[in-house]
This record gives sequence, C-alpha cells and structure tokens, in this order.
Amino acid sequence: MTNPSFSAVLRLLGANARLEERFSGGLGSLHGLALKEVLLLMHLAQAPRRRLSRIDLAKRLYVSPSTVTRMAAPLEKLKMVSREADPRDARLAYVVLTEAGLELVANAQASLEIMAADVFRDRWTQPEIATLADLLGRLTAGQPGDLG
Amino acid sequence: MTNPSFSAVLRLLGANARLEERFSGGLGSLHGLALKEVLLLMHLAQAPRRRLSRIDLAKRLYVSPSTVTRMAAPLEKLKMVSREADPRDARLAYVVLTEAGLELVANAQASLEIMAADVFRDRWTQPEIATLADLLGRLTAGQPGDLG
DNA sequence: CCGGTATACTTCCATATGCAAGTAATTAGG
DNA sequence: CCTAATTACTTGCATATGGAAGTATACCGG
Repeated sequence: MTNPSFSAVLRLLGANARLEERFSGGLGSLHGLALKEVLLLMHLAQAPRRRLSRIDLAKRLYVSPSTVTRMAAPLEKLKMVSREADPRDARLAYVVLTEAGLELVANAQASLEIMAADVFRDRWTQPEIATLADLLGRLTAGQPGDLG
Repeated sequence: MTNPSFSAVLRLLGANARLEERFSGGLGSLHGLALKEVLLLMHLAQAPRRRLSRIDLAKRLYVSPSTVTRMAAPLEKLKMVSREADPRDARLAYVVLTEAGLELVANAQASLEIMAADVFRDRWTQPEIATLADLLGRLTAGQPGDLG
C-alpha cells in the first residue's frame, strides 16, 4: 500500500476490531458490562453533576438516540443510573450516575486501563504510545466530552 | 487523562466511529456498497486467484463465519462474486471475485482513497500521516492478509 | 396569546450480527 | 477399514442498532 492516508484508515479499522474483541471478553466477565456500557458510565462520571441528556450521550457515544434509550434501561434496573427530569425543560430526561454506578465505573475503568496497557506491553515505548494517542486525538478533536 | 495507553485506546474507538460514519454515507451513495462489503471485495482482489474461503474471509474481516455467508449472498446475486468448490476438499466454498467485481472494487477503492485523504487534508503533514499508519500497523501486525 | 417549527425522547420496524446447533466432508488413530 | 474428532459451512434464534414515525414540550414570529 503506497497511499499512507488510505493505509492509516484501513489499519485503524482493523485495530479497532481487534481491540473491541479483546475488551469485550474481559470486561463482560469482570463486571458484567459491555464496553459500550462502560463508556456510557464513564461519560456520566466526568459530566457536571454526573448527568447527561440522552441526546448528549448519543453524540458522545456515536450512536443514535434510540440506542441510548435502550442502553440506559437495563442500567437503570441495576440502579447504576437513574432518570431525572429537568425542572426547566420537561423534554429532557437526564441519565444520572448513581453512587453504585460511580463505584462500578471506577472498577471497570481500572480494568480497562490494565487491558489497555496490556495492548502495548510488548514492543512499544512510552513515547510511541504517547505519539499514537496524540495523533488519534487529532482525529477526534472538536467533539464535546472527549474521554481521553 | 494521564494514562497514555488508555487514552490511545479510547481515542482509537472514537476515531473509528467517526470514520465509519463518514465512509458509510459516501460509499453507499457512490457505489451502493457498505464499507464492509468493499473490504470483503478488497481482500478477494489481493488474494491469490482472487478467491478466499469463507473462514479466511471471516478472519480477515474480524467477523463470524455466518456473517461472511450472509454478506456474500447479495454480492453473488449482483454477480460481483461467485461461489466455487475446492476440487480437493468439498467442504471449502470459495468466494471468488468476478471481473465485474474487480471493476467495482477498483472504483470503490478509488473513492475510499479520496475519502481517506480528505480525513487528513487539514492540519496533517505527510510524515504525521505516515507515522500514524506505521503505529497503527503495529497494532494489526501478525494477521494474514493485511490490506494496508 | 397563537400557530408553526424545532427539539427530546420513545417505539415500531427492518436489518445486521454472533452463537449454538445441525449437516457434510476430511483427517487421525487404532 | 471404522470410528471419533476436527473442520467448513449454513441456519435458527436472540440481541443490537438505525431510521421513521409518533408524542410531548419548548421556542419563535407575529
């Protein structure tokens, strides 16, 4: 492949598939959560007052609003999040991280960080990892609520 | 985020979501194909005798064998691929790229390359793109049939 | 204040996907 | 050879997801 842009894109797609596969297994067995659920909780954990509207969550997770509705439902049954209306705007239904949810996401994030470190454990230097993170950050820049 | 490994992983997930969204629209309207279908055809195009077993395709695309079966069916109806049995091993059902499929994938790949270049058009230097491609390549290394 | 438009959310429907089970064919061991 | 295990593929089922349509609420121009 002689076209670096194209090569970068193709490899990014492949790397993503590998990482998702790798993380899904570990997370599910450790905390009973899917990767996307952990990301949802992480967004809540870093949001002001630990709450976000479903629309905001959808944008941050790159999914549709209907998916957020359906992802929040089981988390609400597990008491990891609660639902709260906005006093000013009755259309808004915030997803709010509970104390239990905060604990869970802290643990899940710790597991994720370990798994992330494992990805680079062999044959990567710290500067290389930092460079990769920096370059990838420029591909996601301009979005609100960047987690990393 | 102070952990570079974790940051890199999170950003990779986000960048992937953005790129898939971006490419799906353009490809679909231009060639009537989904991104994953183009990748399937690209793998065939670079394979010896332009054919791969469904199992091999599944590994290269990071999907299950059943998904390959179902992705191949519509492409076969469109005469972009054909099905051929292995003369030595009757279990193998190769997906073979037709001439029409070869033409289609060449065009679709050209579109993809343009879209990939667009991703980096602003604020990226050639060495930066090359570095990104190189680093991402190390995350996908060790897989057979790397496209990029 | 009123009607039209925009926004937030939910639900219905169609599609995509993985896994488990089933079928067919090959290989390995005795 | 024969049987058991393995491999390749397909299909049924359950789940996940996006988009369209529906509902409720808020905003805006007059």
